[in-house]
Amino acid sequence: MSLPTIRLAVDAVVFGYDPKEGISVLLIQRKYDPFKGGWALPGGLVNEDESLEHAVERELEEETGVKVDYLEQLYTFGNPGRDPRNRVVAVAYYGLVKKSDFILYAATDADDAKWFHWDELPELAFDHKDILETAIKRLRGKIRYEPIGFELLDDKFPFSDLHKLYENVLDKEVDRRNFKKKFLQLDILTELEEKVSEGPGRPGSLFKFNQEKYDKFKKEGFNFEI
Amino acid sequence: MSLPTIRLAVDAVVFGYDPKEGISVLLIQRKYDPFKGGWALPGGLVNEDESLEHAVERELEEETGVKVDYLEQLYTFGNPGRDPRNRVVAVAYYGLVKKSDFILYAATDADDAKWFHWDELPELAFDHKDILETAIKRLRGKIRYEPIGFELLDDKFPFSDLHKLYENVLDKEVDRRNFKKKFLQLDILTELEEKVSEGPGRPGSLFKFNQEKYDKFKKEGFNFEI
DNA sequence: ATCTAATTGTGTATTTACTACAATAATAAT
DNA sequence: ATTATTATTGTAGTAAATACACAATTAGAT
Repeated sequence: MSLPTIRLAVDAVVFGYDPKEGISVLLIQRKYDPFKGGWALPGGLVNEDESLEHAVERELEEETGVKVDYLEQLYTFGNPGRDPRNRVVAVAYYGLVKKSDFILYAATDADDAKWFHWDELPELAFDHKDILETAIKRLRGKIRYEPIGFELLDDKFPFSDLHKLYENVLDKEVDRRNFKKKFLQLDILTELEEKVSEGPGRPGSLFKFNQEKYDKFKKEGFNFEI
Repeated sequence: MSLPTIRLAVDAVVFGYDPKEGISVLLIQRKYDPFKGGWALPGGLVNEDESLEHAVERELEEETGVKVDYLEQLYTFGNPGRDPRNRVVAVAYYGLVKKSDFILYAATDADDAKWFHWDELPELAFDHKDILETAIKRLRGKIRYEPIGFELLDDKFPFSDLHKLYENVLDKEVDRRNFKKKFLQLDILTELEEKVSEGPGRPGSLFKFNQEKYDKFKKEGFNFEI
């Protein structure tokens, strides 16, 4: 019996957030065939001695210059035929970053690296559209019962930013007052003395995310649902 | 650049249910080294032209004789060193079956195939303990907001069986009356005229799972939480 | 036949969460 | 200063989740 020659790759769906523009996705323009010139998720083959997480982080930095601080395995896409050349099975990850933390640059397999608003995506190579849709669904599901999202906000932020983030991700209106009640009940935010006014309107206090209390909750299991 | 020689495998965590004994897990005894004679999850290498799902179903039937009707991808385990011989990345799946539907037999790589109560598991080969724990967590999480579990019950069942199943999986007491209210509100069960008495006590009606309504809910998204 | 233990069916308080609305306060623009 | 905009606070009605009580029905023991 000959050894199967299946290649193993990783792909990354990186969501970036900006309070003004909403959610974006990081894509690269392919330098080589197949799909030369087409847009695709950053990613590439896994090296023999590296972990999957390492492979994602490496490819991501090589191709785009982005280092993610939150990274989670999404799903493994393995249909024969998803790559026209060979059998390639891809383990997809998704990550969250503050968009403003990075200046993108393209290198190695990528001709360009760009943020696309998640409502205005170009055609994607391979089955990357499926991967992206899976990631969006997962993010939407996850944010409802686990307070992700602090990775997407500044260290100190007005409550309205958090609220907008949720409305952006969930793509629907969320009652501001009840949302705040629920979130403050969770007790993982620290309200600061400082205030900011963003444009007109009464300025709100800044909040800080309390990592300590968050870790405690994570151990004991969250009881939280938006 | 030489091609990485990473091998791709699938592993299956199959949960079986029996109202009297609770939840069991299907394990095989390994016929060959490494871990010869040790217990492990059924699984094996993926063929070049088959889908991952096909590979799981094939290996499962080859090694144990079990055909699963519910199968879902769990997680991909890819740490270098998880297999002492080579780099093997394993895509793990988990499935649910009615235990009484099968007579186990062991073949190919397996010397034996057996159900183990999930509280009394033997030592497992490779990182299969991690895989199993991940699967248990996932099952516990999933059953709380999606009415899985009908795969584990007979076609017609007294309500108490469903209740016991939940208490078994969640490993805690669940108020019988409130549980029933919540489940009946969901409106995916049909109450039959027939009654059964299991030992002493007032006999209860039998219920049937309503696949049609279930599918409708699945499309529109469940709003259900135990 | 009678009693006991086990189990199901039905119902009702009580508490908690959700939602909506109104009143008030702080700031920016004019 | 006046007005518009947005944030905060409070209140209250409604809905939902939870806890708990009790009657009804059966098998098996005596």
